[in-house]
Amino acid sequence: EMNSAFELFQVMPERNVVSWSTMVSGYSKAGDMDMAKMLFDKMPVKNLVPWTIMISGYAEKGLAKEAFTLYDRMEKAGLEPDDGTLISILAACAESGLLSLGKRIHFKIESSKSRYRIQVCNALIDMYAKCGNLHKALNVFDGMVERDVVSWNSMLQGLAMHGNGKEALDLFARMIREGMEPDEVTFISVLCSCSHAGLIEEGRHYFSMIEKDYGLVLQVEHYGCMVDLLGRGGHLKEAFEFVKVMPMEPN
RNA sequence: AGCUUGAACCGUA
Repeated sequence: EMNSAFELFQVMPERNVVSWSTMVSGYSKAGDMDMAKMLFDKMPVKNLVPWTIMISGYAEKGLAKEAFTLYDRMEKAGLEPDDGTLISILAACAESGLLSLGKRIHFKIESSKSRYRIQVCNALIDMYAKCGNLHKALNVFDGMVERDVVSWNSMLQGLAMHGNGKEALDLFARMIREGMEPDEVTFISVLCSCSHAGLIEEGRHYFSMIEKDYGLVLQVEHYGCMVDLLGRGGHLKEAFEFVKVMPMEPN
């Protein structure tokens, strides 16, 4: 509803950096980067937030040149990106596969305090994995001194996504060995890995562990993975059984 | 006001 937003923005008695940023963000979300840029250029005071919104917006839409140009300008203006800015840009690069900008952000992180932040490293892992560079993703993962469940999930998903089901399952085993508690998202990657690797019995085994051993809530996604695993493996009857017995509405 | 991980299928030849 950017037309209504714009009308209100124009008539409001005073505007601050938050109201300007809200407009920039709205246009970016609506896919109108030209309007976003126009307001961005016009705003009298800028902090990290509008810079983040613009750069991420360009990156997410695959507008590499515009994203790079603005990022350079931000650095030249002496602004130091915080964790939020780095993560936001990395997530945008991951979404569009903009590896070149992702690498540039990685370079920046290497020489900043943010390199020790788990969330920043997680965003790096996800970016590299989604851009198809599993080696770099593993590099970042292995270099972390501390990891959370998202670190493991991102790495697992990256491996599974690129067909390395066996490696993903090895990583899952290591995750458990190291005492990390898996969550619902973890098992989506685990079941997906079994599916890719054709490991039907293993898949059944992992599925049964979700509730029993980890006390997690089985979700429609887990059932979906099982249907996929069984169906792909030729066990169509059983796949259909899963659809029939799942305790929620099949989607 | 910006903030990391979530399955499959189909569609682009």
